[in-house]
Amino acid sequence: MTGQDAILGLLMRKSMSGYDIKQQFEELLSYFFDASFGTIYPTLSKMEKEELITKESIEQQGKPNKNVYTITEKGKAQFHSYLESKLQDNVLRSDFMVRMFFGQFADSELIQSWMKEAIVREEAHLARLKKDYERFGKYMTPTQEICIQIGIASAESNLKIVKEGLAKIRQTEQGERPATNQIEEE
Amino acid sequence: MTGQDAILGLLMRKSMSGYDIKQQFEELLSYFFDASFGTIYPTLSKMEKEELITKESIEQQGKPNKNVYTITEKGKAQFHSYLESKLQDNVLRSDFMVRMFFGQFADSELIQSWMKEAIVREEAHLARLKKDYERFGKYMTPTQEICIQIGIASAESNLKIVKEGLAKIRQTEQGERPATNQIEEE
DNA sequence: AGGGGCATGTAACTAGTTACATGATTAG
DNA sequence: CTAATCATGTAACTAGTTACATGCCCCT
Repeated sequence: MTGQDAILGLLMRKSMSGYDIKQQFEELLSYFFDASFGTIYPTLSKMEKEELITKESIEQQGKPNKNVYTITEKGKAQFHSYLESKLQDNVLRSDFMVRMFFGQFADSELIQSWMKEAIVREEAHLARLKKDYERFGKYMTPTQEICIQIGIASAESNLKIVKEGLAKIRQTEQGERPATNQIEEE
Repeated sequence: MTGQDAILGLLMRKSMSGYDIKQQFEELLSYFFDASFGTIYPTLSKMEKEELITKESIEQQGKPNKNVYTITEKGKAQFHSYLESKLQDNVLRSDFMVRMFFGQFADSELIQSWMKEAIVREEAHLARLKKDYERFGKYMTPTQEICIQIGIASAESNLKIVKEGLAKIRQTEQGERPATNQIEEE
């Protein structure tokens, strides 16, 4: 699965511009896929040359012209051959988890700062997914519903564990430093 | 967070060869990070030039020589500067979820084949994480324990949702095709 | 005889990012 | 007057992959 497959998928749903595609990636797929303009525009040019899509320049009032791309029969065949290709494994790259793995080389304060930050981000992420599900759930296909349910459940489970972990680390810290109080009592 | 940071992290724990590093990535970090030999060996050469690590050639009986790398003070400082850098967002790329998102363009059988495959893979993944936790849990640092707990909980939650989703899709199919039974009754 | 593990490395390639460049309109 | 939104695109770069090349040992 490459950026091209995901772009073709969006163009299967409706014709749109590179700018629209970027927005859809962010709004709809950001939890499990993303691509930058630097990927989208060159990929669209390449696909147009290969006749997987066609370009139509649309004039707009008050806004710049946009190039609206439409998938061709060849493009649709290409997308179906992607759907029939072998399923690729999920790839997760988590800076947070790498840091936690090497936590023995950081002091407790630094570790806690990562955890607090991870909690803030995960909460924002979860709130967004829940809002999307509430709003658009009724328009989603059954398989899209499964996607968002996976996202929500995963975020909730991560959040719970990081929060519990943070509480435990704070406790341990207090237990290991009873001297702090004595110093302050002086 | 790049491959270099993760390699430095492993070399903080102990000196080892490129081959060892690859094994550790697979055994210990594969859920949230991976790098191939094609990344590891060039990165080690580059880091040696930059004096972040030193190389020592070790002769072995019955096995090829190995280049064992040791982190330098400069390397340790570099690793600590990574730990103090800004936390990067998690990046997930899920072919399974992309396909599910575009499920409207695939027939029910194809969708079910993805889901079955996803379940098999997730179950294998979960079994491995659980086994690792049982075996090595007592030797893990508190932050490493959080990593594996996140992995286990996430896998369990994904599994539950995909299994429920698959059951639902099978139900819907039967409801939509009562004719099948009639044909078989002939 | 063949496969798997140990061990290192390179070359060709793919994919992707970030930053820059441009420029109009609209909202605060 | 400033920032955001709309809109497209390129260039330089970074990071990474896959496949190939080599070769010995051990087990079956």
